[in-house]
Amino acid sequence: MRKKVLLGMSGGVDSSVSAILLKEQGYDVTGVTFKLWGNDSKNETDAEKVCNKLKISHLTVDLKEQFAKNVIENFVSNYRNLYTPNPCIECNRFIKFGAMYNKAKEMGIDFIATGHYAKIEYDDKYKRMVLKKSNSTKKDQSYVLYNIPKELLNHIVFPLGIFENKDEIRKIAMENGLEVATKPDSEDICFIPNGNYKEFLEKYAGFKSTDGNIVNKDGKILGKHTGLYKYTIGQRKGLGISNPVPLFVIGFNKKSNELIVGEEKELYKSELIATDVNWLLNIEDGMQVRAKIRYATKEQKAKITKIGNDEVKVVFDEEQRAITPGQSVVFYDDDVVIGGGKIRYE
RNA sequence: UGGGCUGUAGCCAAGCGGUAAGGCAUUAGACUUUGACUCUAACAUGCGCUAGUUCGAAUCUAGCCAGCCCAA
Repeated sequence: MRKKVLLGMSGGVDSSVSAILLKEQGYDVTGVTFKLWGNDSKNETDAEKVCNKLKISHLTVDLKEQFAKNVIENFVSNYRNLYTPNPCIECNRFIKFGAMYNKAKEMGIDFIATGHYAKIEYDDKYKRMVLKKSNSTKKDQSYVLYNIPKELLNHIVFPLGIFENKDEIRKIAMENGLEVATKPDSEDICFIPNGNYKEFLEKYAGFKSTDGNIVNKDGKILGKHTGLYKYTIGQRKGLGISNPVPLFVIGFNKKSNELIVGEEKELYKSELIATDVNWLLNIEDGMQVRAKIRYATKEQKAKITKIGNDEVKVVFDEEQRAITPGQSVVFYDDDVVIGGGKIRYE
């Protein structure tokens, strides 16, 4: 009997080509597209067209409620507490590798797949299935996947992980005559298509501008801001302060509603504490790892020490720029994802 | 009214006789399945105005204008 797989399809190139690849690999593929936010019928139609073309079945599932609760609400409350969240990580945990897996089980399907650039492989060292970086170092998305439930590692397929660059994916789409072959890559937060998260917080969650001072470390007033939620650690733009050298946000004082700024060198720190840690592997305490503090930076050498149930202290060999509470830190052993957590305030 | 200080781009600001730094803001791109950061390019034929000195003036001189401060 052929293995069944439920493939999450966004209507984009990556998931569409994943369908082709899974089919070629002999899977019995079912495509699923989720309604998450607003009206996105274009993408639903695109996914459906691809499935029709490939002669695989397709269904649409409404997960708006779960998405609002698990992703958007979380996003908003993070900003309320002056954290800078990465909603894609929650979405992967609760929607793509939460609700979607439940749906698969419900349908009697044992595997789920997505068009993420990452790999799931058996690893000799850890003697189990592990999450690994994709062969494309440029597109690798293992970082945003660290928070998926560990048990799912035996039930996930990432068909794109072995490709070295996206051109190959587009080429396959082209060769198979898919209309979506030239569709641009998605950017921005999916529920904030124009990228203006401040406006979203104001309109959807009722955030209000509240004027406060911009100060330096010594408390000297340098300017005015109109709401702390509009800033994040390391931010340079939007300060409106005249200074011989560029100034960056280095912290917040929630009580006094002050934004603290400083010079670039004040952004560097060598330690952080991560909370809500998700372990994909069991490791010994005090292990030397490579840790990545945001999606778009390289991982750096660090030592991790457990403190309490789901927290770790991370000490980097070299100071890191703009370690930002709310962002995730992900630990790697070579190209294997060990786990990760949310950076918190100390 | 006398004395002092200051006038450089939308904003802050360096320059102090050799052909207009830098930062903020803005604009156009690149990068990016988060927020940021970063990168590239554009942005004062002109330094309050008018004369003068000089091969050459934002820089020196004079007058004028504007603003600030002190004194009456």
